[in-house]
Amino acid sequence: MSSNVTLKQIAESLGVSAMTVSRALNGRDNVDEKTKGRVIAKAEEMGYTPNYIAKSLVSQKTDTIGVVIPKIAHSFFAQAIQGIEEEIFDEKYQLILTHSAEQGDRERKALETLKAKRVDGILISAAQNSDNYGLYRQIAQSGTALVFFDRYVEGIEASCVKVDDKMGAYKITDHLLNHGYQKVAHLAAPQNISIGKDRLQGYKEALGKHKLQVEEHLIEATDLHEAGGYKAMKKLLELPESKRPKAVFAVNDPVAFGAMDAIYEHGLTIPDDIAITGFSDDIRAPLVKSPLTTVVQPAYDLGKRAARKLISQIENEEEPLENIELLTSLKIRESCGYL
Amino acid sequence: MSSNVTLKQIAESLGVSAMTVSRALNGRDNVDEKTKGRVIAKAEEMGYTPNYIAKSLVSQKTDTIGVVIPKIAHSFFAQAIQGIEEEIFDEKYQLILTHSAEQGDRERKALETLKAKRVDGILISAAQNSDNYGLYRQIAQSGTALVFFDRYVEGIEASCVKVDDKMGAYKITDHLLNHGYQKVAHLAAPQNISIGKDRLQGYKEALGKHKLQVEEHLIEATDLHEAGGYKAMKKLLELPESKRPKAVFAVNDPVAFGAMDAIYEHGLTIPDDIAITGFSDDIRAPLVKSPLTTVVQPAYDLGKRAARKLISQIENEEEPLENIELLTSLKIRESCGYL
DNA sequence: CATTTGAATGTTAGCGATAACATATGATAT
DNA sequence: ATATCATATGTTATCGCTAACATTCAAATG
Repeated sequence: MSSNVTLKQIAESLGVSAMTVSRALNGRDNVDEKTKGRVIAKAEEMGYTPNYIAKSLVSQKTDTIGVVIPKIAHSFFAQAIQGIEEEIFDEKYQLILTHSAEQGDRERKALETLKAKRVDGILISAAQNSDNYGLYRQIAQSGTALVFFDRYVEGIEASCVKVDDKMGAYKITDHLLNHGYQKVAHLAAPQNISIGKDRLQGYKEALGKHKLQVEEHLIEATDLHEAGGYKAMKKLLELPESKRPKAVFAVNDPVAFGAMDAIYEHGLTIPDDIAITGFSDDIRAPLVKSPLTTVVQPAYDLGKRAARKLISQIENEEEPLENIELLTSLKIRESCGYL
Repeated sequence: MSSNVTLKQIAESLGVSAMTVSRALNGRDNVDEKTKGRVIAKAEEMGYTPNYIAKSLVSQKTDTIGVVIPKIAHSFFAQAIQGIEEEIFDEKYQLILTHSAEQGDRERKALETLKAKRVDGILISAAQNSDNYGLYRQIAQSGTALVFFDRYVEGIEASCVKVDDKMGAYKITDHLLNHGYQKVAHLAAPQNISIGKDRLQGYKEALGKHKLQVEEHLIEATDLHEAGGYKAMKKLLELPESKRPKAVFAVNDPVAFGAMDAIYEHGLTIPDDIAITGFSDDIRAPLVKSPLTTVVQPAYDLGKRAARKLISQIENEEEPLENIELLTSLKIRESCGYL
């Protein structure tokens, strides 16, 4: 490694003390204008770049936030990350991005590294099968700012920025029911993450509004990705004709896409044989064979909002904990059937 | 902020020196097994997390790499980032993600911060209108490992990992010409980034193979995104009927999608009135109205490969500079017309 | 039994920067 | 002319950790 230039080297070559150089470069008072000029010129000439590592050790601040994402290549998360990055960039923060691949142990390692790197705050969307509740709590209590984002975990003293999942699920299920479908199934995400629970709850409440019973065989468990949706839908299609749903509310768009594949493979059409809806407005939603009716989740804004909340929490001890819910809206396309 | 536990605190509460604690926790030789046990237990009990900032200051290594991406939410880059993350995770590196938004000045700021944070290496895909050649050179020479990825810049002593852009462009243009189209246009990216230049070159060589003249009015400049493609295609459509191309090779898929919109808006059909092809196999390519024939770019693998090269360069002084080209393949769908 | 040996531990210094305090110098006041 | 003060600069210690050298003490050696 070529040695980087240090304050001390600049100081020596100028015959002043390191402290003077530090003051000059940081624009402090009490430095002679002439000296300041000489220092800045010399620093430029020597190609000086301040060492943030050393700075951080003194200031106990790294101007860095850690982000833990279950799946980077998911269009929702990619957009959210971009929102986060743009928000913090203006505030002079940097982003350490980690990826849990929906796995609890990878998430744990990521969190531990972020702690070790002394990030000022952490933004996390919990992995689907996370069991790191103790760790979340420890971080929240240790003074590292922590904000949940999209998926939260109950009982942790941390803010959360998400959309109104329950209401979104309620609205889209209600929309299906308004079409007159009696048997509406739900492809449900794991119940230990908030979107799994909240969207199921919204689904149930919509059934309630229409005076329909919740039928357990119409609720099929899935993960949050295409393959899971495909498998879950397969199961529903194995039901006897009489019990088979005429409409399906999938917990998110990727799951809906997987389910669509299963439906086509079964020789059925969408929406005529089976209607389907998703959640998130994935970039592919308008493009699939039967364009997907879905709940629009403002991913980019969600990222920005979460980042802003995290920074407020870092910079202001008194910042209150709060749950921020952005509103969703329905995007009616064709997959839900025509009214 | 709650103070984090330090080595010294553990040492004091155990009545040993900080050095002994350090040795015990880092599994060095020359520590009594009993002492080691006590230290580890105590560290656990006190909730110790090593301070990587301090460690880095001593070791002159941060185990962190910086990544500079023009547009995170672009599906190609999102996949590549995921590949990068997965590759470096196993090697105990972390990723600082920055976003240039295709802007030279944001890119410059990002690079300077990464330098200041003393990342061990940088992976960059140059912004479309970057003019930071001097800075690239300075970084490459300063001893920070630097690897270009997807888009490179000539004349910098740095490795590059990309696909065989020229060959990919050649193959897909050739494919169009084999359909019998005489007038094939190209929506070309800026010539200061490699993909702009190389893909244009591949296009020209394919024309040459078919003994066709390069006609400047059939080469329309665009940026790399949907809106640019739309605008560029609009211009081509304004050409008199006799000069208008019957087929278009767009520099990448987003540009192709924009161009498709312009074509439909003009009341024409794809591929019957105008055939079109892209480059990158975006997640939307198979889904659009006339599924897009394109060049498959293995984004995830590209990310992994680039990350691996960067780490080799960080860990091995002798690692040679090289340009690594991954191979592309054609994905024939419908937008190129039927053979 | 004095001495060598080496394992276990301690001490000091330094990574690069800055906070806090100390000092020097010239200007101003009395 | 001497005291006072503000400005510019220097010195020291510290952030948390580790490399390099120093010390201790018990077991092994002759």
